[in-house]
Parts: sequence; C-alpha cells; structure tokens
Amino acid sequence: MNKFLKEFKDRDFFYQCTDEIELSQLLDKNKIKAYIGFDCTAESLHVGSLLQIMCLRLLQKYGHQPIVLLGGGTTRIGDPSGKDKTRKILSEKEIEKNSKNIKKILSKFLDNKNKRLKPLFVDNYKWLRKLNYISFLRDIGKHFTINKMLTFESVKTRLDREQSLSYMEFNYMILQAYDFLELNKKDNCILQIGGSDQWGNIVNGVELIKRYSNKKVFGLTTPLITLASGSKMGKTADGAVWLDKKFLSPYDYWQFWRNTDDRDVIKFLKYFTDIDIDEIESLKNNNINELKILLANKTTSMLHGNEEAKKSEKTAKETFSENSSGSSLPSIQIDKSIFEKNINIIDLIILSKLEKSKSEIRRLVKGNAIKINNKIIDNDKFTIDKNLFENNYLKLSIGKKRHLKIQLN
RNA sequence: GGAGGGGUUCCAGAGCGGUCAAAUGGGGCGGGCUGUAAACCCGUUGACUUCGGUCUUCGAAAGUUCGAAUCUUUCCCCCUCCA
Repeated sequence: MNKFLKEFKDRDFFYQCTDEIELSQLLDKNKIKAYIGFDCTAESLHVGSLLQIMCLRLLQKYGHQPIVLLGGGTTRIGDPSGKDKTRKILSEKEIEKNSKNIKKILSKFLDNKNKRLKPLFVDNYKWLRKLNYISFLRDIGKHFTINKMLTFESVKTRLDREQSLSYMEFNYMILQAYDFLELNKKDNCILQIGGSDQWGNIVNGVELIKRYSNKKVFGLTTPLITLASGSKMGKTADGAVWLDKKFLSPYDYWQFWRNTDDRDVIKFLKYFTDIDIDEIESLKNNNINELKILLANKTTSMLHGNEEAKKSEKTAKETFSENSSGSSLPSIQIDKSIFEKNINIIDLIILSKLEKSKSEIRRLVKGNAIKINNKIIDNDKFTIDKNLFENNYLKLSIGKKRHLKIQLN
C-alpha cells in the first residue's frame, strides 16, 4: 500500500474511499494535489476541524500539495448536512472576516516555506459568484438527477422529519461538486478529503468530474471522532475548543488536552500528534498522566509554539502539584482604587469575570469552592484586604480547575 | 382541504386554578474519593438580596379571577392521521 495511505490508515484517519486501490497506485507514481474544504461559519476553527488539518499535514509529509478551500461561496448557502434546521445566513462582511482568520489559523499548522508543498488557499466565492444560472444548469445541472439527490442522507433526514429544506440548501451539494470540478480543471486537483458527513457531497464531485471531463478523481473520508464518554469531541462547558488564542488561551488549550479521558489518550496521540505510530505503540504502557502531558505538549506546541506549550506545562505543574500560583496562569489587572471602598469577594469575582451571577457565587462559597491564595473563603461577605496581595499578585480560584491571577495596578 | 395532538426552566419530560421558581431523568457546576482520569457518593442548578424576602419566567398578546404554567379569545409555530 502507498505510504501516505498506510499512515492515513494506521492513524485511523481512514473511513471510506471511492477507489482505494487505484488511489494507492496513483499516489505511488505521482505527487498530487488534494483539497479539503472549510466552512466560514465561525471566526475561528475549533478542535472539530483538527483531524482535517492533520490530514493536510500528512499530505505535506508525503510530498503532496494541499489545497485549502475556504467556502466563502458555499457558506453563503449553508450546508444542510447534519443540520436539523437552516442555519442563519451570515453577512458578507462576517464571512469575509471569518475566511481571513481561518486562513491565518491553518497557516500555523502547515508548512508554508516549501515552495512546492505550501498550501494553496482558494475561496470558492471567486468562481461561484460568477456563475450564470442558465449555463450552469445546462453544463452542470444536467448531470444531476433529482432522484439521486433525494437519496442523500442530508436531504433524506430533513424530508423524513418533515423539516423544510430550502431550494437554496438543496443546491449545496451541487455547488460543492462543482468546486471539485473547478479545482480539478484549474489546479489538477484529484483528491478531496473530508469528514464522513461529507461523503455524499464528495462522491457527487467525483461523479460530476467523471461525467463532465471523463477523468477519474478520488474521495477520501475520515471518521467521526467518538469519545469514550459518548459525547462529541471538543465541547466544553464554555462551548467549543477554539484554535484561536483570542478565544481560548494557550494554557486552556493545553488543559483541554491534559484533561483527556484515559481511554482516549492513545487515540488522540495518533490523531493529533506527529509522533511516529511505532513510537506510540511503545508508549502504550507508560504512565497515563505522563502521556496526557505529552499529548498536551505536542498539540499545544503545534498550534501555539513550543514555548507556549512549555509555559503551560510549567504553570499546570505549579498550580496543581505545588499549589503555588502558576506563572502563565490567565491574569487580569485591576486598579488599586477599588480598595477605597472595601470590595468583597462577590464583587471581586464579578469584576474578574470568572463568574457572572452573584447567586452562583454565593452557592459556590457555600460549597467551599472559592479560594484566595489557596485558602477557602467560607463567607460571602469576605472583604478583600490589600495585604492579601503578595508581590502585587493574588490568586483567585473557583473549584479545582479555574484559576486566575489578579494583579494590582 | 378535513380530524385531532402539542409548544414548560440547558435538554428530555411531568404539572393542568392557590401549597409552583415548577416533579423526575440527563447535562452542567461544586464537594468527597482519586491521578487535573473514569466509576461511584453527596450537594446544587432563574436573578437580586440587609437571608426576612423581593423581582422576572411555563410559544406571543389580550382577558376571566382575590389568585393563572394551569381557564377563555386571538395570533404564531410544530406534530400525527385522513383526503
């Protein structure tokens, strides 16, 4: 089997392929171009897209050039796959902004220096916006039958549940197929990779190219990541695990990986790090917490750099093992003047934005969850004294995992 | 087009005139155990509070009543069956 495909499989990236044998042969012979599409529905990508990103890296590793398709055009339509309802349509400006930011994030993960391998960023709005309805229907539309389209999972579920599916959304799969055709014509892209929910859309593209240009191209999908706990990957209390440090600090990102369920650790090492597959095998019996730290370090340094990873590890150690205040713990500055009128614990927490409900803070105090400098605060009327600041710092904790350094200004 | 059923707090789902900030389960949060894990146990889960209470919630609006999530009217939205 082709080396790229082999590693793709060894790391469990593989779910389905339109023609595995032929693709393997082709990859042995040629360096190819492959694309993955990214939605521009949010300003940042989150860990849900990470497996896709790892695929792009793997392509580069084996000398294939990745094409990143930013769905500026298709986002204007909205993919009905896996959605119960039509989602809200974003404004042009938002999509523009999202696309730019997503490109920035993806660049961090990819090799941009190697001229031949550096990712090609394209935005499908460029060609979709120019489509002429009549000629599009004649050239492209004739290759699609409604009969077939109705059998697609994304369409079927909507219809089965009698949830409305607009004609606009119904066209999404045709547009995605057209993207592949366009990339094939323009850049000779012969492979599309995507999540398993994209299978239908990908196959459509493969078939369109076959009919339109009589060329054989391929589709490859990755599985849906399932967690040991049965929940979806990447959801935390505060929502998605963002890749942009504007939305999630490197320390919190590190913590996300550090808190991986025991049963998922090896799986994640395979998915989300570059560690050799053989090496991972040999690590299997290592101390599980060491492995989690390894996972957190690798994933964090891949995104935020080695330094941030090390800093996070150090902070975690200080915070959890040594019970001191970690050096890179998230911190805020507050003005000295607030002490002029004896600020109490509730107001301090509100000010720190660690919690926004006073009732909730009262409950937390009752449950012995609030600590200042590691000392439990057992009274919700506790007033903050300037003397609590050591070297101008005070450590405020809620529960075992939420810590904040407050600096006097 | 005809006949029914329904919209309840993060989710599922009880309640069907006062004792309802609303049962129960899930999820979340906190505590305990541990390993920053899982499992398990306990507590908590609208907001504000001088801890006495106060204010805002049961699709939307209007009404009946001393009093409405519960009754009436109109409107909006979902679902099931028949044609």
